[in-house]
Amino acid sequence: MLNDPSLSVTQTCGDCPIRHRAVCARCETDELEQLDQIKYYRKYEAGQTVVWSGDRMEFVGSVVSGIATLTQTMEDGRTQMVGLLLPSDFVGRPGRGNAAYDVVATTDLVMCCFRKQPFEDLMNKTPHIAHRLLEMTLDELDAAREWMLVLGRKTAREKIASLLSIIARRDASLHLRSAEGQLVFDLPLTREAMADYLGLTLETVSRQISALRKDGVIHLEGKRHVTVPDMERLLEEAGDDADGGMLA
Amino acid sequence: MLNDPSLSVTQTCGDCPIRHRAVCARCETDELEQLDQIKYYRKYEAGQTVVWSGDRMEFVGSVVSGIATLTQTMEDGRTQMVGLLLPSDFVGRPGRGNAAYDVVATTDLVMCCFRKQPFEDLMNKTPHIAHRLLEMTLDELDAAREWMLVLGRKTAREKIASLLSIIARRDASLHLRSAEGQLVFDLPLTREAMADYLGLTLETVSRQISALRKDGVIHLEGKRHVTVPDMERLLEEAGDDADGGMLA
DNA sequence: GACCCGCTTTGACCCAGATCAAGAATGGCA
DNA sequence: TGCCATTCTTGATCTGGGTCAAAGCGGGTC
Repeated sequence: MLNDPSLSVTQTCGDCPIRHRAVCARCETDELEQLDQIKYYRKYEAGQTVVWSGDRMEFVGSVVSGIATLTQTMEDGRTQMVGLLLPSDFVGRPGRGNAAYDVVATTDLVMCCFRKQPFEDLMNKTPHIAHRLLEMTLDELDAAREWMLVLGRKTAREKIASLLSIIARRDASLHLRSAEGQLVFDLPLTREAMADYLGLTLETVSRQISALRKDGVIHLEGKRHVTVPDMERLLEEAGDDADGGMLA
Repeated sequence: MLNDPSLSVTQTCGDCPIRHRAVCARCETDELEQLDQIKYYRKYEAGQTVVWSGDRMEFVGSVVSGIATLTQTMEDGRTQMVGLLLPSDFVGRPGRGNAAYDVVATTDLVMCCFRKQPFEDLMNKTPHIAHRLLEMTLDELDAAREWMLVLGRKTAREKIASLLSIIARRDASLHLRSAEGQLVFDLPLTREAMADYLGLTLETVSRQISALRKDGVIHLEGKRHVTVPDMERLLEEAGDDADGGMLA
C-alpha cells in the first residue's frame, strides 16, 4: 500500500511534509508523539473514491500530495463540486460520524490520516488543536463563500479565470517555481471536473479556455500545461480586486 | 438604544432567548456568570448596516430577533448574498480582526453580543465553548456547500423552492405555528434580496414565485405572507430528496 | 504502425433567464 | 383622502451559455 520511501511512518509529526498548515503546528513534543502514534498514511489511485457521501468515515487527515475533490450529486445526475483539496488541506470533521460529500482522488493521492476516535480524544485534551481546527474551518468557510460569488454572479470567462487564479496561487505557494514573474503549472482537473466546480458545461469550459488563450491571458502547451504571463491580468479577468483577491 | 423591557441586561446567559443554539449551552454556572459580564444587547433598524466588509469588528454574538444578511459586492456592483442570519445564528469570528462581508439588518434586529477580547479569553479557558463554535462553524460550512449546489446547478424555479424550504423550515422550528400540516410564514426578504441570495434577477424571482403560486405549490396573501399547503411538494420542487433534505 | 479509447475542441442551433420598459399594488404620511 | 415612494408584477426582446453533433488529438497497446 505504501511504497514511497519518503513517507516512512517513523517520521514524527513535526517532520510531516504538510506541517505548515497541519493541526500539530503548535504542539509540544509529547503531544507530537501522541499524534504520531495514531498517524498513518493512505494511498489512492487517480479516480478512486476515498469515501461516499453518507458512509461512515473513521478517520480525519490532511492531503500530503495529489488532489482530491468534494462533490455533491442530485438524483438526476447533476453534480456540483464543493471543495478542491490540495496538499495541506484538511479532510473530515471531528464530531461527525458520516461523510456529507463524495471524496474522490482526482490524481494519485497520499493522505496523512489520524484515526478518528483517538484524534478526538487528543483534541479534547489539547485546546490548541481545537483552535487550529476552528481556524482551518473558518478559512474553508471563507473560501466556500468566496466561491458562492463565483457561482452566483460571475460570467463563464470570469469563472475560468477565478479557478485558474486559485490553482496558480496555491501551486505557486507550494513549489515557488515561477520564472521572471511568470507562473507555470499543470491543470490537475479534466475539463469536466472544472465544469462541475464552476457550474458550467465542459464545452463552455473548453471554449472559454480557448478564448483566454487567443487573448493572450494564458499560454497552453498540450491540454494541461499552463503558463500565466501576467498574474495581474488574470486577476482582472477574474473580476477580483487586483490587490486584495481571493482568500482561498 | 435598548428600550425593549424583555431584554433586561440583568438576565443571565442561561435565560438568553436564543440559548438553544448559543455558545453557552453547556456552560457551568460560574462560566455563565462570566459570559453575562461581557454580554450586552444591540439594536439595529431595518436597512442599517451592522458592519462593513473590511472594518474592524469588536464583538461576536448571536441574532436574538430579526434577520441579517452577509453580502459580498464586486466593484461593478454585482452582489451575492453569502449568508442569511436568522435568530440563534452566530456572527463574527474569534481570532479575526476584520469583517470579511457586509452585515446588514434586513428587518429590525436585536443581537446578543460579547466583547471580542474577553470572549476569546474565556474561550481559551473553557474548551467546550471552542468546541461549540467549531460545531457551529462546521454547520455553516455545510450550509454554504449546500448553497453552492443551489447556485451552480439548480434552475430558477428550484432555487426559489429551495429558499422557501429553508425559510419555512427555520421559521417552523422557531414558532411551531403550523395548522393541520400547513406552514405559514412571512417572507423576511425583498425580491431583490432573494435574487441576491439565489444569483438571479429580481424579475426572475417575481416570475417564478408567480408560477409557483399558479401551480398551487404555495399560496400568497399580499406580497410577503406565504402558505405552504404541502411541504413535501415544495421539497420536490426544490430538487431535494424528499426525506433527507437541506442541512441548513 | 494501425487501432482504439478517453479527453478535448469546435460548430450550429436553442432556450432559460437577463435586460429593458411600463404599470400596478402597497403603505406611510400629511 | 390623496400623494408619493417603494416594491412588485408583467410583457417584449435579447443573449450567454446549454445542448446536440461531429471531428481532432494523444498516448497506450497489440
